[in-house]
Amino acid sequence: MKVKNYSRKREAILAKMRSTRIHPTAEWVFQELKDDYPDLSLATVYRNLNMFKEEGAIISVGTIGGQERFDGFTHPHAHFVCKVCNEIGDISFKNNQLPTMYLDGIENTQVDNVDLTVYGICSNCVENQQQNKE
Amino acid sequence: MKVKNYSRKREAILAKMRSTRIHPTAEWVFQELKDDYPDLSLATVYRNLNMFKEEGAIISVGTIGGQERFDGFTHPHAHFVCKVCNEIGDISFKNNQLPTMYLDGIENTQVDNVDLTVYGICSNCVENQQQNKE
DNA sequence: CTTAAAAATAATAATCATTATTATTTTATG
DNA sequence: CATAAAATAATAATGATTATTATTTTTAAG
Repeated sequence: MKVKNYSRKREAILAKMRSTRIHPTAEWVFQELKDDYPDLSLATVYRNLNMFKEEGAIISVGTIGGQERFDGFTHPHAHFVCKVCNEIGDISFKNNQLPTMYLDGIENTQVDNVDLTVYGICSNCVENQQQNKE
Repeated sequence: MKVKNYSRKREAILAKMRSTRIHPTAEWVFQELKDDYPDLSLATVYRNLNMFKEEGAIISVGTIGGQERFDGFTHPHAHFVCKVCNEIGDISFKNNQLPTMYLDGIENTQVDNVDLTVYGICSNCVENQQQNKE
């Protein structure tokens, strides 16, 4: 049976994912690491991110603007995607209650993870737009 | 200023989206309509689906397996994505309460729409797997 | 019913994120 | 060291989506 081997680059990719809260793309991780690992390949970043995703070590925030966004912060939380600045922010659940609490009809399912994403305009961009109007 | 013109094909695309609950891909809509509209172009389906999405006439369920899935049913509800059969099911909110009720930190934002998706194994596939074990 | 301008489309090419391929390198282990 | 399995680099291939452009359709006015 297949046994996983150690890899310095894999460790670096996971460490980079854990070091940020910006919900990176694979390309961003690649750019961040290529100074320290000049022979790093973008395919390696993709392959490892997909492995981590399967293991649950990271999660996917979905495809925004054609690129998949990942998240190394695995404590349950929601996301806000701003259509103006395209940034992704973290939102927390009131009382730390998972949103599955509020759903009907998932009784006989097996739940792996829950994605709750709010789309709109973040508070920063709302503020900027109001100032531009005045 | 740009004024929108009538188009028979656009109407057919929206009607098709409203007629199903399977959360189609653009390709599926195209295949469904090409008997009635033999000169329909896939690009037209994409263009109109994106227009409808911007207007809020349909919503996007996100990219599953590399393809964007759309939903013509706009009453607020959540989704269940099964990793075994890849089908998307509808879930309803308890008490018809939007999940934004349970979020901290969206006070000064402008919310366009909320996407709540549960990933896992649907009840059908859970049942099948248990039967195969026995 | 024309006619003209704007909008929409068909057909196809281009884009670009992601995945597959394959030869090479690294790791684990005796 | 030697061997086999795993991981990677480099690059090609894939495939969903978007852009382009010539043509057709729609709208509104004369």
